[in-house]
Amino acid sequence: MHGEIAPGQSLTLRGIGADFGVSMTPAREAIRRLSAEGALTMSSSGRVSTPELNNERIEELAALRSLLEVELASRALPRAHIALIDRLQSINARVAEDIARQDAVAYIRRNLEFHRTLYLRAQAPAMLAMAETVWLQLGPTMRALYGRLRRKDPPHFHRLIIAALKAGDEPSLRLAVRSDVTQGLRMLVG
Amino acid sequence: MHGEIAPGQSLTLRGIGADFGVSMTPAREAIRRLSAEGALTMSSSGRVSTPELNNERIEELAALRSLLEVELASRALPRAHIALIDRLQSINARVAEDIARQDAVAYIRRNLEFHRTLYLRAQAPAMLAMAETVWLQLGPTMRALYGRLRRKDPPHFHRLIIAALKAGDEPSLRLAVRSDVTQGLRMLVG
DNA sequence: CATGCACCCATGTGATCACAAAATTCGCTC
DNA sequence: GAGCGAATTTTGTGATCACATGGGTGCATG
Repeated sequence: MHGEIAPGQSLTLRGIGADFGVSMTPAREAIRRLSAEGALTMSSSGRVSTPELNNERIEELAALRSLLEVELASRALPRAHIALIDRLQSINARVAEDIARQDAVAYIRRNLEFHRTLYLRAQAPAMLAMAETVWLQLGPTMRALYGRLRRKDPPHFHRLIIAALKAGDEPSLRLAVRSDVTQGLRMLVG
Repeated sequence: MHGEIAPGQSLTLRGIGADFGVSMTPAREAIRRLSAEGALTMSSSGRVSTPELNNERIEELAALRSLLEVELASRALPRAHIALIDRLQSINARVAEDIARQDAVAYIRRNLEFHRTLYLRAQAPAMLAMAETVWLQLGPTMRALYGRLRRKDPPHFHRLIIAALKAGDEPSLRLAVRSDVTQGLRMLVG
């Protein structure tokens, strides 16, 4: 999910088991679970690797993020009190630090933490789980994107999200979330 | 997914293995996968059972169905030619038969086949997979619903969906799908 | 030097086992 | 007869093994 593994990297049961000091069995179960969520692809022979997404698939997953996360943000809005907004702002500050440090993995993790913190307030666990499944599928690809894109600016749309939350402005919030979610992936496709 | 198992039914690895004539290992992997998709719940001790959904969860899953399936139908619309509509109509006729026979499992299966046939045209595999995940989570509960509800009428909203497809009318299609998806679950909650 | 083939090693699958923990059942006591 | 505790059975977990298969490497041949 955090882009620590590059797209197309192949994984073996015995290798994962050795990495974590366990036998094949727990590694198998973990891989089975991740495959079920679409985070790993299994070849016909049962070999697993992180997916290499084509542009169509990336656009589809971006559309899914947009659908799910706009709804989650919308549901979180009425419950978003000042304490939550403060936390979002502090997370956002750390996002800026990660960008300054050019640490792609930390940036992705913190960015997702920003989103998850907001969506937790939606009180919609199934919906949040689906959003996280999409994140999982995009993880390796996002790393490839943000590793390439060497930007310095702190995330613009995060500020818009926070502003819309403060104002209690649902249409603006929906637009800001959609923009934030789509923006990064749009340039990966382009 | 088809409601063959009642909500809250507990399953054991050895039992499933025996049912399918295999050892625990394949049963374990299947259960792990289904748990990852939310189709089964695991207790802290690792025991698995089909979920018993409360009203909040049902409403959330209905909202997810609405979000995903409206989008899928909308994407399928431009590609929906007459051959597809014919197939939908013939599936719909068999849905009516299943209702007449009071066969809940067959009805659920056929109803989902109707939806899947339409959504396949959307060419959005990740989105369809998420919709099917929601179906999986609702399976046992849907059975409990349709087993209770002893209705005789063929599905009204399916006709509206077909009519909207024929007319190429996207707003009507979106409304019809949302209604069809929400209708059944609304009375389960109520 | 390229290409095809054969061999070998790596890898996933299903089965079985030992073990620990939890649930159920049985019996005892009040 | 009801409640509680101990014993037994059930059940999930992790490990290990045999086996089949697919991939990769290296060698031989044109």
